[in-house]
Order: sequence, then C-alpha cells, then structure tokens
Amino acid sequence: MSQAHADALDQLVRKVNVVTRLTESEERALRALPLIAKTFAAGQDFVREHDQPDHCALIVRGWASRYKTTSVGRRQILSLHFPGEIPDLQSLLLSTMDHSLAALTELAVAFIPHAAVRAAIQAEPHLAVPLWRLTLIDAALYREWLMVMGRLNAVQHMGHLFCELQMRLEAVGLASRETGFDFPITQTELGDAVGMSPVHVNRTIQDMRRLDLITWNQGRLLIHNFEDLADRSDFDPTYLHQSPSIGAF
Amino acid sequence: MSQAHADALDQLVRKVNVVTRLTESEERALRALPLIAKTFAAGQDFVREHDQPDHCALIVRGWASRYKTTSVGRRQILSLHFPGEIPDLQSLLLSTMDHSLAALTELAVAFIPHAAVRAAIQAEPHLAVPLWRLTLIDAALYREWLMVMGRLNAVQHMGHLFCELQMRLEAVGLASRETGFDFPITQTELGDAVGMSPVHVNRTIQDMRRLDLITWNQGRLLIHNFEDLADRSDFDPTYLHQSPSIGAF
DNA sequence: GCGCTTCAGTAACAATTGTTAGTTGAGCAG
DNA sequence: CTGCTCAACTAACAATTGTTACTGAAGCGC
Repeated sequence: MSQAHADALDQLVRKVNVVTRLTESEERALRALPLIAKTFAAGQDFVREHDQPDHCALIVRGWASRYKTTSVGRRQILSLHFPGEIPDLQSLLLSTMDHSLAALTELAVAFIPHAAVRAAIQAEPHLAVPLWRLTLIDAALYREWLMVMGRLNAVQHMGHLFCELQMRLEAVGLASRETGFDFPITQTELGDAVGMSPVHVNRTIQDMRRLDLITWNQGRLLIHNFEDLADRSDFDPTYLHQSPSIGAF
Repeated sequence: MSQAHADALDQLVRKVNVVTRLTESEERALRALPLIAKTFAAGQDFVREHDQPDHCALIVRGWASRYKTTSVGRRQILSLHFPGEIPDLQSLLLSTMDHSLAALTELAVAFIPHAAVRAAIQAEPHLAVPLWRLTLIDAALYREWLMVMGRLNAVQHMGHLFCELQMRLEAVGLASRETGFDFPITQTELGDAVGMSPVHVNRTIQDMRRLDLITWNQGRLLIHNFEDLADRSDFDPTYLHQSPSIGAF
C-alpha cells in the first residue's frame, strides 16, 4: 500500500474515533479497505444526483460540498466535508443519489468499492456500528442546519456555521482557537450554504466585522471569541455527537 | 400478544417493506419485538432533548413532530411522523437526544427497549440493514427540507410539504388522491415546520386557495391536481426512496 | 346562556432579504 | 504591461416576510 493510502486511512480511523471507540479488529478491517485514488479540480462534481454509485468517496485532501439544485438552477449546499469523511456512505444502502457532491477546492479522493465495504462488514459485523453512527451524525447536522435556517437571523446563522466548522476542523487537527482555519470558499458559495443571496452574505459579514466577531481574509477565518459567538448564535455542540464514549452496541 | 401489539407491528412491517424487502426471518425478528404501549395527549413531549433514552418509540396512532427550540423559545419542527414509523431509532446509536419528539394529536406509542432491538440484531445481523436504511431515509428528508427552506418561495415550500405528506401517507394507506388526508395541525404549527410566522402561513394558504391548488378545512387537506402542484413546487419523489428494490446488502 | 380560550383570518406597518447594476482590485495569461 | 476574469463590495430599489394588534367564529366548562 502506498503512503498516500495509509495516510487516507489514518484520517478515516482518526475521524471515526472522534465519534466511536473502534476495537482493534474493527480498525484492522478499516485499514484493509482497498482504495482507488483520484483528484478533482475545484468546482468539479465527483458524484451526481441520480447516479447509482458502486463505491464511496473518502476525502483525502481539500473541501467538498453536498448540494441540490432546483429546477430553475438555484443551488443549495446541504453540508461541507473535510479529509477523513465519507460523504456518500449512505449510497451503500440507498442505491440512487438524491443530491450531488462537488469539489470546493482542489480535491483528493479515495474511492472504496461498495463490495469491499460489504465484505468487511460481513467479516466483522460490528464494523457496521461506527459506520451507521457516522451516517446518523450527518443526519444530526442536517437537523441543526434546519433549525438554524428556519429560526435564526442572518448574523446568528453565519456565526453558527463558523462555530460548527471551527469545532469539526479542530477535531481533525485542521483548526485552532488562536489561528482559526482555512476557509477556502467564496461569498457566493457561502450564500448557497446558508440560503442567502451573495449581496446579503456580504452585508452580514460586514455586520459581523463591525461587531468585531470575526476576521476573514486571504481565505482564512478567525473567530475572535468562540464562547461569545457560540452564545450569540445558539451554538450548542451536542448535535455534533463528538464523544466516542459509547462504542459498544 | 394483544391485538393492539400485533397491529402496531403490522404497521411497522408494512412501513419497512415500503423501503426494503424484508426476508422472512427478518420479519419474524421484527414481529417478536416486545412493546410497551403508552398514550399521550396532544402537545405532550414523549422524548426530550438531552434525554438518554433506553428505548425507541413506534408510533401506533396519531401524528408526532420532531422539533428543536432556540434559546429564545422559537420552535422549529424538523419532521412529521405517522403510524408505523420509529422517529427516534437513531437513539439506539446516539446516546443523547439532540431534539425532542412531541404528540401533535392524541398519540398512541409502543416503546421498544433498546436491549430488545440489539438482541434482535445480534440474532439476525441482516436486520440492521433495513433499520439503518430507515435512518438514512430520514436523513434524505432533512436534506430535501433544507433545499426547500433555502431556495423555494413560500407557496412552493408549502406545496412541496403537502406533496410529501400526500405520498408518504398514501404509502401507508392514510391518503388517497380523491379524498386527500387528515391534516390535524394548526397554522401556527405549520409555520413552525416551514420556518414562517403564522401570519405569513395564512397569507400563503390564501394564495394557494386563490390559485385553486388546495382545499383545507375541517382538518382535512386535498390537493386539487397533484402533478401540477408537484411541478410548481419542484417536488421530485426520488428523495423519499420509496422503492424496496434493493433488499440485499 | 356566559365567559373563556383557541384558531383562522386581516390590516398596517416595520424589518429583512433579494435584485439589478454597478465599482474596485487582485491575479493571471499573453 | 495589457486586457481579461473573478471575487469583494456597494447603492438604490423592490419584494418578501415578520410584528403588532385586532375581529369573528367555534368549542367548551359551568
């Protein structure tokens, strides 16, 4: 196995361990998965709505977005994904994609054949538990986004998103409280994620700067006072389910 | 086992069969689950945010809502649930509830101990597949709601919700194209589901009546022309994943 | 019948958000 | 350097949505 493959699997194991304590044999089964490396340019789709994939995509490097498009071409981003995550794990059980996945940045992906995942679960049935759990946490994030989109104002909405990104990226070592994190998306893309027009995204960012809540430039975002922003934005990290406490089924 | 229990399990088996073809032994395992019957008055919570439940709730009769509340007490309904569904199935793997479940109408529930579900899966490992699939379909609904909330206008949003309810209720025999379905919620509750104020819900319903799209009175809703409303509302039922085609894992 | 509560519905006004149409500056290919 | 593209940003205005404060009708306990 190449070094890149080993790195990709390290990230997956690390990510899964954030939410479930893996047993040794489960970890071994994960590390034995075959990977097919591929890269995509920013903006490219790597899975499309209505596809019937026969593999899942493990993100190795870069950011990805999950999105749907209305009949008149308006895009809604449903979630953002980072290294170590498998955004289309659900395709293992739902044959037809109901959304698309796209590269937000230059993106390195490792494809894992469904057959290999199924075989790993057959051989080690308990492996299904952490994987199921990953898909349940995705669902918990959608629920939170729904609440935020339906009931918070524009500044709170963005503040909530920034807090979520800070915590999720910290968990995989891609953010710190002192230096923030790389935030490689445009204001238009951010609008697609929060359901606002680009103009209103800009207004809201200006408001947040006037309130001295954040610094965002050169593709890097820093939250000035995490507790304060979390408080204003109704951000309670319970929904991230980042405690591996219950590994047992 | 009482007749009520047998009925509840019939509904569950029927519901699961809408999305996955069960094998005989899987169906037997489901039907062997122990149930604890309970009823709730309209408005009562039956699972609360931050609870750590040791059982799941199978809805037997009535409607339930899944919701979150902001720190200033604004409610956002995240999904609506009907007989045959287990809205808190995810609590089997996520120990802490990140939302609450409430009775929208008089509600009959059958609680199933987590231990019994775990034992059934241990005995019949393939049973995990249809259950996992149910939680994935919940997630697919959240995704669609996100797209609808972020990118459709008020009439489309409500139209989309009505189309979804029509199809989901048809699938369990609680709706028909000719007579519509019981819709036992207030305009304020509907607003909590779509993220609008009650006044704007009323405005939007009046618009839909003027456009001759629906009839809604005496707690019953009828869509005048399903194809037309679905078309206007960008409703594409793919996301409901109502095809049991792939049962195999 | 008589209050009381709840819900649908309305009007007037305020606040938020979207649309259109720009300017500016940075990066980059040639 | 020059022109091109893209992203951030802005102003003016329009459209949508929320807020407040009502009315009227239905159900219900007494």
